Amino acid sequence: MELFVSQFVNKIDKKGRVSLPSIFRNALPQNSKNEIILYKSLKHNSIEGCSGDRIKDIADRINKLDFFSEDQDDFARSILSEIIPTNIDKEGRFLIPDYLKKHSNITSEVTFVGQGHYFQIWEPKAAIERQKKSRARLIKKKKSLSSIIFPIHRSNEK
Amino acid sequence: MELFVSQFVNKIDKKGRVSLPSIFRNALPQNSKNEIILYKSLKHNSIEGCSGDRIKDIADRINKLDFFSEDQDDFARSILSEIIPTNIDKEGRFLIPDYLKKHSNITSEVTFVGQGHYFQIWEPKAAIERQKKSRARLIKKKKSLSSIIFPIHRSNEK
DNA sequence: AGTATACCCATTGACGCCCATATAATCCCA
DNA sequence: TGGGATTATATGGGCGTCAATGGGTATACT
Repeated sequence: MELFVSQFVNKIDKKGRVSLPSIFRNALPQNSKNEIILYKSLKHNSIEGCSGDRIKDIADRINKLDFFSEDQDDFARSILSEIIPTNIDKEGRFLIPDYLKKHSNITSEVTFVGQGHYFQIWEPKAAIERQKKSRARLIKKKKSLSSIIFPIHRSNEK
Repeated sequence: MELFVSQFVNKIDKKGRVSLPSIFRNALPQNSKNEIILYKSLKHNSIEGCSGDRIKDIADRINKLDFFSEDQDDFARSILSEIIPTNIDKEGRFLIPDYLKKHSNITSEVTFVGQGHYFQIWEPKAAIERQKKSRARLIKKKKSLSSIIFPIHRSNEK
């Protein structure tokens, strides 16, 4: 399975359409390249998006939580009830619902941010701010990071 | 798996293309010889590059982090969103994105530096500077280093 | 009817593919 | 082992295709 990686800035046209970046379209599963799922980020004023398949995975995980737990209810409510399946047209464009635009202060342009199994949609300036902070934090944590990034290469060598 | 070794200076043509050195191309995994991943170095004003396979390993590890954690988001953002999958044409050339050129002050020529599992791309003068510093530091640390690089020679001696 | 959305077509610029050439490396045979 | 022949690599440029974007019109829903 392909991942969503890299970043792209695209324009929103008069009709409110925006192109999903080509390589993000290619990262969608074969069977459902004309649909993405949008929802509010739980962490930021941004939108997150993914394939329908991923939502099924998440739903499965929620089901495995204790049925009577608060968490189960919270997750089900905040994630599954607020997702928006969205069609992609033949040119690879889709519409961002108004309330999601407001939530993320999006007006005429958006930045798509690849996050692996999902992606985010940001107002471009906010994306840059967030990026700077993440990178600073990353450099600060470099040591702990390297254990995540480079743990087994030595043993992989032939 | 082959390693990226040695050093090469290549030109950037009018279209912005530059040849990946032949032996670096050969070091790419069989299945994905027509793609490399580029990203900013965390340490220098240089670009780093590697195979797609290497990134998949890293992505897997990031995705194993707690789904809702800050770290997961930071790592995903800082790494997955900052990498650029780049196609290599049939002649072995690829394009360096503008923002990566700026980051590394690259204009008309680049120096490829093999670093084992990955390689770096430098502005040629900066590469020479860096080389001098590395060498100086290496000589200073020679003793501790040699215990890492040549750990069993002593026991092999007659 | 009026609004919203999907489909069709057009435009532009960037990129990939193809072909060509020069220089460097390698081979091969005497 | 020398030296010409062959191949590979780095580089240059033409051209078709595709991605991003714009806009007209049909269709649907209320």
